[in-house]
Amino acid sequence: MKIGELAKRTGCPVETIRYYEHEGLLPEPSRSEGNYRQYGAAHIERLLFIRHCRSLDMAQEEIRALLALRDRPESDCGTANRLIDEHLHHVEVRIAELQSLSRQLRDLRARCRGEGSSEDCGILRELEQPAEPSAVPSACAEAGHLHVPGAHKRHA
Amino acid sequence: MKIGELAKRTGCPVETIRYYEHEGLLPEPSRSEGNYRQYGAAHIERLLFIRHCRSLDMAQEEIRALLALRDRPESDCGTANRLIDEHLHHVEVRIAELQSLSRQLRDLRARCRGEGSSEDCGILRELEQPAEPSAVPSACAEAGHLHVPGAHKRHA
DNA sequence: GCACACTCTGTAGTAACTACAGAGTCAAGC
DNA sequence: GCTTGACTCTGTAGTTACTACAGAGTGTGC
Repeated sequence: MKIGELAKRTGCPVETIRYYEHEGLLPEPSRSEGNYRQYGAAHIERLLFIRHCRSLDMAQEEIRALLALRDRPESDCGTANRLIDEHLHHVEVRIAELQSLSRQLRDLRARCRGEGSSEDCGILRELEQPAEPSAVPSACAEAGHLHVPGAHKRHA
Repeated sequence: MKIGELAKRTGCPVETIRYYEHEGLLPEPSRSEGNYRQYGAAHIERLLFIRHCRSLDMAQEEIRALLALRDRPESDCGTANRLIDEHLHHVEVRIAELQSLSRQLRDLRARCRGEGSSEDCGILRELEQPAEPSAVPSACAEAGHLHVPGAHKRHA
């Protein structure tokens, strides 16, 4: 199987497959005479595993740990449990942060009815004030994870 | 006021101040004879404004728009309202995504009690399966925003 | 023998910073 | 006058998980 077909069968872009190989998540496959990568069934499974983890928003580091467990069938699976637990904790911390954010934004929003000039807009005035300490960044020290402030597109 | 003092007064790291200048969020200040940046009260206010926006997880692009409104006192403040509304919407979409994620993780977690070898661990087995379509990435097309999968630290 | 799809490697871009390296500036103390 | 140390300067590289090329090579159908 060439890379294009692996991509089709897993729904993972070709360039991402090469990226995973580069990062050591996927092993280097054998090569054809013309230097094309050649994949088998095991690659499909491993890639699906990785993609499923990613769909659960896990970091590479976490996925790497789970792959290591998967590679050693005799290993203790308490590790997998702890990993999932920690990840779940991060997600829940992040949810709490975003809920606080949502409250603050609604609060801010209530300060202006959208009429008149920006000169005396309650929103802009409020933003002049220093942020309250309960805001995102502080709580974020614990979340670490799952947080990017800025806008950027995913999935064209 | 030199950059170090502006940093102290606003709680914003020196390098971030220079970064904001580079990005055009803060205007280039005048320079001392020794080429040091010289700031005044207006800079403090603008920087606090920016930091408050960031603490609400707004993207630079959004902040730029709000700063533009702030710079034109005669401008209509309906724009600020729409901006906050959209941002709020992104945050709420992201909350919904993370809640779905949290459910999936708890589901996954329930598949293994953490005893025995990883060979027949329900978690690892489940992760072999392709992700269900309702997972994060698809919904994320709408959120765009506020989403990073991987682990990385913020705030040392 | 040529067009076209596919693949290869390597590099640069994304967001919002953070962390240096290596050089220059300035004030205090000896 | 000289040194020490704190501060500042510019510029570049690193972070995450990809994505998007450029420019070259490979393989197949006609």
